[in-house]
Amino acid sequence: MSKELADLMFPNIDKTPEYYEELYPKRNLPEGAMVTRFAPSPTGFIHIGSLFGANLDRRLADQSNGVCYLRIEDTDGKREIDDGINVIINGLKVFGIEFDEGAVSESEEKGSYGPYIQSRRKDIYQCYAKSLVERGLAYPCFCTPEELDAIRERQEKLKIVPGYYGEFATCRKLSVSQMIERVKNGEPYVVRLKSPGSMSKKIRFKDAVRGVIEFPENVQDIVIIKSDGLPTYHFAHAIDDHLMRTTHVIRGEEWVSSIPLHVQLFEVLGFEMPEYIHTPTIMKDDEGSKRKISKRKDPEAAASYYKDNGIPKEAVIDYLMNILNSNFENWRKENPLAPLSEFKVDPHKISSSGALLDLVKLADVSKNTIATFSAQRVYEEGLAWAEEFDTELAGLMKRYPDYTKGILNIERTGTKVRKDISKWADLRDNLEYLYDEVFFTKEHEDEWQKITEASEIKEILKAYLEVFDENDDKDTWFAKMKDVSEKFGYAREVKDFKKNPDSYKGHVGDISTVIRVALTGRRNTPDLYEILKLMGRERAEKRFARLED
RNA sequence: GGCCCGAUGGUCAAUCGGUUAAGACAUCGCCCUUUCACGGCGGAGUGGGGAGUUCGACUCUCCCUCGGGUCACCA
Repeated sequence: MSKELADLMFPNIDKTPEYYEELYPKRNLPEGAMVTRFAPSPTGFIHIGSLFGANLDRRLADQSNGVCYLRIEDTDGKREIDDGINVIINGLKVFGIEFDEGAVSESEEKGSYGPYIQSRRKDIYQCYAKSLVERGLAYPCFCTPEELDAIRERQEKLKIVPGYYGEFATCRKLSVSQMIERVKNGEPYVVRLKSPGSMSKKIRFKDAVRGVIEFPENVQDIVIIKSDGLPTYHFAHAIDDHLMRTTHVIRGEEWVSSIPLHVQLFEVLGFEMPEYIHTPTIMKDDEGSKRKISKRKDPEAAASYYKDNGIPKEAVIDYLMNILNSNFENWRKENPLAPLSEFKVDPHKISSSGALLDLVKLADVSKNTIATFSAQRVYEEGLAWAEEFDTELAGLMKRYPDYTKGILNIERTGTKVRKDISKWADLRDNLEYLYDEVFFTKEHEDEWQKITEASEIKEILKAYLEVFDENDDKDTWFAKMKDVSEKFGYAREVKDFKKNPDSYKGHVGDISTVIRVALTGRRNTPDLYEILKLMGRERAEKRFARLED
């Protein structure tokens, strides 16, 4: 009887589960190798939490000489967007994450455990569903959405657990011949699992992050195949992760509540369960309270936000690693230049409560990351960012490549590296005043400090120009600056001034500030000697001249 | 509401029954310094509440409280 029903429901399915078991044999990998997967829905953008998970997938596979593949979970046509697969692949590539197997574009894939796009695996899911129906472990359900709503309402009124189970599972109670008849009549249906669970029994489950968790068994006759013939997440998860021979399922903690169901599915299907690593949700501080970071409200929920703001991918990943394993931070401090692969991720060290995304901390991580880059690299990556988000700046950088790199190289070498760039967007403020095109067109208020008298400023500049030689070494340069200071009644040394503040008008710093502001229009700049040298005498004269009326 | 998870400074967190309760970011002060940044030193700031267990509890147990997740033909 059941066989007849199964054939009727799935007339085109001629394969058996055994066929697929043989088609996708156990992977031949070294002991301990982890097979992980990133399994997103192509809904249009990459969430920071997805990036967090994908990074973990990649790291774990790498450090165990395993495999990390990409599976596309497109079983819900309603939420899908065009080109969703490419958005995912390219979005992750930006952060340096690529896959060994799986979808590589909308039309191609690689690897021998495919198809890796769920909508193309319909026959596989149906084959297993058919087998379940045959064995009396699944059945067609003809309830309409309205009927289901009515059941739920009744349950809510009775204050009992909602869902399709027990006495509420009306179609479960249909006789096989009744089912056959209704299928024959062409009534639409879904396929439900005939749950063998009992509410009074408990299951124990081990998660790498949370340890052992106890749940009551699943009793819900959940839908495994929807009316469009595609599987639900739960069914696809069991079948795909089994057939693709996943060893470690890494997914967000929102899935832990469906563990009883998944345990049951694996059992009914006769599959061995993989290990699970349920990762914490990344949270957002919302006026003092914690909430899940939301793609609607929070721009920083999108992974692309970080790239668009000019935060290097290494910094984003490093920050995520900090959240992942808190010992990463110390490791990174000791190994600022080491590749990520040298850090061993420990799944047990993952925190089980969701961390607040801290953009300020990210900026600090990023600042340190950029401090390890050469001027050439800062130039290249900064330019690449500017080409997309600040074309005026990009134009300037390209017009004066050597000048720009020279500036970027100031205080970039040696042990005390300048850390004033935390994102490429900072480059605008760091560079623009050094280009004459901007300097002479943009209004800027000269923030003179101690010396504000125009005539004195002019005198100082004039005197300075008389002794300035762009070929001087730093000591000579500074000595000359001190000479000028002395000439105008300012102490050569700050210390002298501090000792006897009444004997001087000020100190050498006041003089250098005049030169700095006259030259750049601002008080905070990198080392003045280096800047002056790069700018050269001609440019300095031109800039000083603007103060003449 | 049921089920599950969690709770250490503003944030990320270490400790795994005995500690002056690490460290990082942020913040404040000082020092270094021709400005800024860097760097150095220091300060302030933490175990949600209540019962137990124990010679001893941040650590173990229970209750409360609070936070989070989940209860779809979405993943």
